[in-house]
Amino acid sequence: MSPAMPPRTRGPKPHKVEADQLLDAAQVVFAREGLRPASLRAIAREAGCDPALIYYHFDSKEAMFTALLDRRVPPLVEALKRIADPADLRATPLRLWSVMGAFHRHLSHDPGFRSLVRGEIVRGAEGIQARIQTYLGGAAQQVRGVLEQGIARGEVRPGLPPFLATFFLVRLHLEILDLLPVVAPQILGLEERPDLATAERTWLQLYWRGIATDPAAPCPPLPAFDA
Amino acid sequence: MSPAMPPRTRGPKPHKVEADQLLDAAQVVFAREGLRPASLRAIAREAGCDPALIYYHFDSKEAMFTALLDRRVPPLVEALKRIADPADLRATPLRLWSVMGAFHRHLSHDPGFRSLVRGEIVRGAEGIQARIQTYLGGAAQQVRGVLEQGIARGEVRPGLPPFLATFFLVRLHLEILDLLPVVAPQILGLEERPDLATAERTWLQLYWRGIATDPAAPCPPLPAFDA
DNA sequence: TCAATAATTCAACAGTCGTTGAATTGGAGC
DNA sequence: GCTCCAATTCAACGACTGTTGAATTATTGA
Repeated sequence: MSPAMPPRTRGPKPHKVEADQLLDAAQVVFAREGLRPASLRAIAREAGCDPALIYYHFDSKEAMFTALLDRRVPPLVEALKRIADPADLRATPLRLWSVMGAFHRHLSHDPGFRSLVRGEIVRGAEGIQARIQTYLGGAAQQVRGVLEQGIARGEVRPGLPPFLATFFLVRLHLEILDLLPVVAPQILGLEERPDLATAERTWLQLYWRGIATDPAAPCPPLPAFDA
Repeated sequence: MSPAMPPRTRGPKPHKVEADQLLDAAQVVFAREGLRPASLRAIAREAGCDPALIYYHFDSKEAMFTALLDRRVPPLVEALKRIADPADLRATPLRLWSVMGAFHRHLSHDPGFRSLVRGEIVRGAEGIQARIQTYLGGAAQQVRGVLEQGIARGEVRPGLPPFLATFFLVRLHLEILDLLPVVAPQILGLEERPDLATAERTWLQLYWRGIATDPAAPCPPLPAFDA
């Protein structure tokens, strides 16, 4: 008897594994475990292939992460650019609400992914930090543009450093998306999950009162994001 | 010739390595590399001892982390309790400023440590999450108390959910401490480092305008933290 | 002076990691 | 039908991981 030949598993599969599918798997595992703890073997398992296949499509684990950024961030920056167009004459709080909508739409599909990016900003490797900073610097500039136009139009009180205002608006919004769902039921001792949309609205209303030239003027009604 | 006996290195050292020193080292390494990537060998190297010695003082790597929490968080909670005492009749913004001062004092000595804790909240192991939540839940309750007293005294506008207001105040303050120094020069394209104290003041002033019953009434002058 | 103990290190364990080179296979082009 | 190539896997490398048990020593107590 021939010694029970192992099943022939090598060679091309019926359905080719595309680089995009590997990125999908990597995103899931990165988000779940973090960048360094995530193993290529776990990513491969998630994608249903061999770890070595990853090296057919990517140079390294870090290259997967930057490819992930390349896939996610540019559409966000494009959306922000449209909002920051000075031809947009809507009231500033509405434009800021659109900014939040862009972040919500482009970054909220993958829970954990933003936290991952945030962690790499704080203590990531050199190359990764540089890539992130290039991207997010572009995004921040657009938000800052909206705020500066708001000052020029007399709607935002001057004296407030625009870079701080940018940081406040965006960072707390992302913290709402990332941390509030985790923290609310347990740390804050909340019986029912808070509605994310309510939290986002509450934040913009508070923020707008804080930066408006006339804080007594109410914040205009904020539509739903997807509109 | 006797085969060059290795130097006798075993046995007690002239200066005993205390558990506290191991915690100091662990804090440094955890903060630099994160919880899972930090290796016991790296911690031992930082402490100048053998990795095995860690097991003489602690049960495991995770036990080191919870011990770290046990050392840092309770003093913060005590300070917050004093501020939240209803007998404290100072203006609410001043009390909130004291809250920020407590966080600043008790958590800002070790850059990276807060980020570590934050990361473990989001995706840490079960036991660690529970411990963190117990501690930080206590802290959050005190802050919430100050805000609710502010509402009762007519200084804070009602209708704002206190748990959201708590989350906003504390989270953005911690983001200022953690992220702003990293992000400001690079992502926001700032020529000069922003002054942390200025950023903290700016945040409380914006926040107070956002939550005060009378937003036109100016925020009282905020003293330096250490006073 | 001797035994006990506390504090420390050594050496090794079984496991996982990122990565690589070679082997294998199905399908496309000729 | 043959050849080539793209896609895939296998098996292994060396390095590193958390952890443990035994060995060692300085100090303490009797």
